[in-house]
Amino acid sequence: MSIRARYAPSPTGDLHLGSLRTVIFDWLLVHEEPDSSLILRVEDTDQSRVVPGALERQLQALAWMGVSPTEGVCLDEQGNVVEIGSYGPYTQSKRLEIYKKYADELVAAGKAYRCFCTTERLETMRAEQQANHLPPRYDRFCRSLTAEESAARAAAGESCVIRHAIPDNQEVKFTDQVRGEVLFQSNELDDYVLMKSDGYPTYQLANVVDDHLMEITHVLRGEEWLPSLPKNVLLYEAFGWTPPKFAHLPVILGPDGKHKLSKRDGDVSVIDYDQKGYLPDALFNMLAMIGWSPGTEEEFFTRDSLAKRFSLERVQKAAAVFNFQRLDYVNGWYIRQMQIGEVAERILPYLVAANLPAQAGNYLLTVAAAIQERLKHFDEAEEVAWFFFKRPEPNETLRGLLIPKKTDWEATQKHLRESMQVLQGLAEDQWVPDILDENLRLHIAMNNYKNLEVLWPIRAALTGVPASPGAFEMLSILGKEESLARLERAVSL
RNA sequence: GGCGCUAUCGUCUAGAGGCCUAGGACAUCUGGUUCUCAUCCAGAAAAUCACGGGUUCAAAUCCCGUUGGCGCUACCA
Repeated sequence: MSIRARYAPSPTGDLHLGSLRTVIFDWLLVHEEPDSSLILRVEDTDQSRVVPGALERQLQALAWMGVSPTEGVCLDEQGNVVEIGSYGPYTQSKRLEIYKKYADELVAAGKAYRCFCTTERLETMRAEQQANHLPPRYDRFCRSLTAEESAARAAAGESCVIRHAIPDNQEVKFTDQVRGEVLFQSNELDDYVLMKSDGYPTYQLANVVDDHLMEITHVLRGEEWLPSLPKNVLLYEAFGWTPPKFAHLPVILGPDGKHKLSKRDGDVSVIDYDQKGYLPDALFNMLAMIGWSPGTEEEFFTRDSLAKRFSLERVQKAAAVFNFQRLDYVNGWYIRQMQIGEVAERILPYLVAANLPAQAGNYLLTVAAAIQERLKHFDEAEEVAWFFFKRPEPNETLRGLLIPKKTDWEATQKHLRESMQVLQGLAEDQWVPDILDENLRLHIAMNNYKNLEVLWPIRAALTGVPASPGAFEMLSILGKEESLARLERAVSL
């Protein structure tokens, strides 16, 4: 079965984690299905909220994640926004005549009507309803206007909207792909607006018209849209169209589990995750496993195997809290699976941005190997690797750090001096972890020392931090000359 | 307030009437490896399956109710 799924963002801001999850589910749904498309349609019917550049940024974020649309509004190879496909235009502001045509059709058929009520009247009406503890709804004042009067007032240029004439006493039953059968009463529904007075359609109209005209088969959206499902279904009915399959996905909650994931919970903009050095595959895996699970005890999957297993029936119904700690764990796992060369490539920009004298080459490769298993995301590179490029500051803090527990500065100095003598005796080609290990351990064993009292000061003198790769590894990476220079600086504090 | 959705360890989840004295993962704690951190390995703690009723020989799983949570309630999407 060929599937036409669509992602329909408004260009009002950056791509959000929650929206990305929806696109990922769309992608998963479509990916293994032959002749299927992931269509991107721009819903810019509220011109006042359009943010210049937001659309490009959203498309870039999708490209970064590897879930770019295959039809509709896309980025070409030069990064320009273009429209691809034969169902266009795919931008709603370019489809205004289409919506007008269908809205007029509905008015002519008596399934929608012009409403001339002013904003002021609407406001006072709502205020009264609320004062009487009634649900705030349009009182259908204009629904009883005759066709002649309605047409005459419109022709005279009076400002109006078009409202959907919701039928009375009708049960609206619909089967949602994740929630099963849902039931609504038409009497609970408002005669909501289809066409605004500025000539733009509302989401409700544009969405239904476009999904139908673009032959969309599956609509995946957040569960916050569930209340508008009966309006949509009734509109499809009014047009005499068959609705697509709908799947209302559980919302993603912030860490407190009290509200939708939002800015105050940390970064929610997808491009922030790129900048912080998260891997697309890691975020993809993380997001795919929120609100859905493959039902096995495996944790990590390739996108293809995820797509093979994916089905809407297994989508969770309840909202889920986004676990940032787990994201770090997942990302760390993906980093550990990478080739050293890729890790080096990824950390370099962060080191350079921190003004460290880092450049591509063998040395960077060695550094990458040393820190790979310590990274959760790449923007930690400076924090865990600066001492490979810069000597620690010779100050009181460093001196304090050099001294292992239960010992003093004199003893530490003595150990450092003895170790330096051992190290001096090694030729540069012996300056590899195994040989360094062998010689220093021999030195420790012969003198009946403890590993800690000898090795800790070396590691600390070399790095200046409490946590780092081990002494032998640091010695071999820094090399004989630099290592001894750092040890000398430390011992003479 | 009204309407809708929802409910298994702190979190993400497995679970489609007996395999469940509820499994896995993250986080937490302990131990091992060890010069620190991280990795890796082993283990612990953690859910009276929201609560109350049914149905059934048998219920986390089916039904009803209650409660909590979330969402929506615009000429926004």
